[in-house]
Parts: sequence; C-alpha cells; structure tokens
Amino acid sequence: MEILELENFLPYRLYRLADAVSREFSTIYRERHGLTRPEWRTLSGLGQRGTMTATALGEQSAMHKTKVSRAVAELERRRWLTRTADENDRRVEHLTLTKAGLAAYREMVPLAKAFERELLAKLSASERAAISDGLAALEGALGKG
Amino acid sequence: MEILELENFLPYRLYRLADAVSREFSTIYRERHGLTRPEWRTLSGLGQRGTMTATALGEQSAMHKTKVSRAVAELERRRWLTRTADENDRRVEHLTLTKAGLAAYREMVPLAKAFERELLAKLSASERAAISDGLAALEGALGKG
DNA sequence: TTTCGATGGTTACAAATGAAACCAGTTTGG
DNA sequence: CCAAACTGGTTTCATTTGTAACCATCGAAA
Repeated sequence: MEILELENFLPYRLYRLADAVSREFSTIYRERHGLTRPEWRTLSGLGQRGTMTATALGEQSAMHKTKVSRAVAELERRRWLTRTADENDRRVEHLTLTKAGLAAYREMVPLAKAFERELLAKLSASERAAISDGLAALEGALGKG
Repeated sequence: MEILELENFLPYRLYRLADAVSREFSTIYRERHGLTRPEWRTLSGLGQRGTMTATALGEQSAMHKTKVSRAVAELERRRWLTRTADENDRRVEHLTLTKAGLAAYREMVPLAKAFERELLAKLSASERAAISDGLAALEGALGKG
C-alpha cells in the first residue's frame, strides 16, 4: 500500500515548524504588551514602513482583511496609531503610529532580532544559507502561482 | 532608528509560507471529503502508522490534545476509525482506521504526493536540496530547545 | 493500603478566525 | 448623467481554536 511519510511531507513540515517558531516568539510580545499576532504584525508593518493603508498591510503580511481591521481598531483604541483620511479617495485611510506606538515598536525590535539571532545561532553557516535560499525559492515559486 | 525588515524575518517568512502552502493544500481534502486539517492529520497519521494512541498522534503532528480529541471523535462518527481499549492501562485507547477510513486514506495519498510534486517542480534541484536541508536543520535546532 | 501527584482523554467556556453580507465611496460604460 | 460593477473597510454570524477545569486511571512513595 502506498504510504505518505508525514515527516518528509513539505506542507506538513513547514506548518509544524512555523507553528512552533511563531508560537514561541509570540509569547514575547504577548507577555510584554498583550498583543495578538495580527496586532504585532500591524505594529511591525507600520514601524517599518511609516504609513500604510489597511489593504497594503493585509497584502504585506498576508492577513485577511478582517484581521487587519480588528488589529487596527485595537491599536487605535490603545492610541498607538491614528488614521488620516486620504485626500483623493475618501474610502482610504492612512495609518501611522503615534509616539506611544513608535515607542512600543522601538522596544520590540531588539527583542525580535535577539529571538531570531538565538534561533539562527543554533545552525551552522551553511545551514543558515540553506534555510534562507530554500525559503526564498519557495516564496518565488508561490508568487508565480 | 532601528527597523525590523519583516520580509527577512524568519518567523514571519516561515509562517507566511506555511500558511499559503497549507491553505492551498487543504482545499484538496476539504473539497474531496469535507475534512478539517486536524482530521486530515489524524487520518494520515493512522494511515501511515497503522495504530496510534491519541497522545502519540498529538506528538507526531504537533496538535493540541483537544484538537486530536475532536478530530478523533469526528472520524469515529464517520466510522473511519475505531477505538480499542488498552489491556494494561484503561486510560489509553488505540486508534485504528476502519475499511472506510483506509479507503479514504488510499485515495488521499496520491493527491498529497501530486500536490507536493507540483510544488517542488517549480524549484531547481539545488533549491529543493536547500529547502530540505534548511528545514531539517531548523527542526533539529528546535528539537534540542 | 492509602494518598498524592502525574497522565490519557474529554468538556466547557472564552477568544480568535473566516465567509459572507454590508456600507460608503469610486470608476466605468452606455 | 446615471446605473452597474468595483474597491476600501467594517460588521455579523458560525466555526475553529486554546485555556483551564475536569474525570478516570495509574504509579510511586509513605
């Protein structure tokens, strides 16, 4: 009988790894600020880019638009970001971090980098290269469709 | 100011890829049999191994035990698996696919393999090697803690 | 043996999620 | 100019998920 070896099945391996890594990382910002993952992504997106629309945020971080909508609402409630209406298109709003939002972002960046550094420190240089190249290749393959 | 580049941030890249791949793959078994992901994993685990306990299933596929419990309940409802009490430890139950469960498994395996094959076909041989080695290295790194 | 901490598994409840309907504003084609 | 199709974003509702409490059983130690 034909058998599928889960341990070698790519979708399964990817999901399992991503889940483990992401779960461990999330404890950092959850404990620190009580942020959910969509909220953290929104914060990071805006911190990195400065100003974005909700749609752009969704595309950048592959979040469903309802996730974005709710994350933005929560960050706004905390006064970590503000919305500014677009001049030409009144459906669009431009999101920007406030001082408080920026402060939180600045605090999180080193933690995120440290987390990644520690994770990668467990790998050899060639393994790091392999992961980086492999993921890039897959990203490219999926992008094309 | 120090900035985190999300596109190069490992946890983020992993999650995004896994989500995309897993989501696309899941449409296959969702459309075919109306299976959820935990149910599919349970089916695959049992198909591959023959007989497992719920705890073993959870470990193998990194599923929370409530997920396992519910997936098993559903597959049992469909009469795709049966539970047999352990002789020595009455808390434990051994799960096995029924004829119907096995039939479904046999039908799914080629679809899963085809999906993976098509995905990998978009990569060069060295890219495939990179992904495989990189993931293995990460798996090892996480395993150690 | 009895008691107490672990373990396999289920259940109840709360929070996160996604699909689809929705609102408001915008573009396009007739 | 106006209706129809579309787009940015929100809301509603049903489903999925996780946490924590739970039940039953087991093993070890007093």
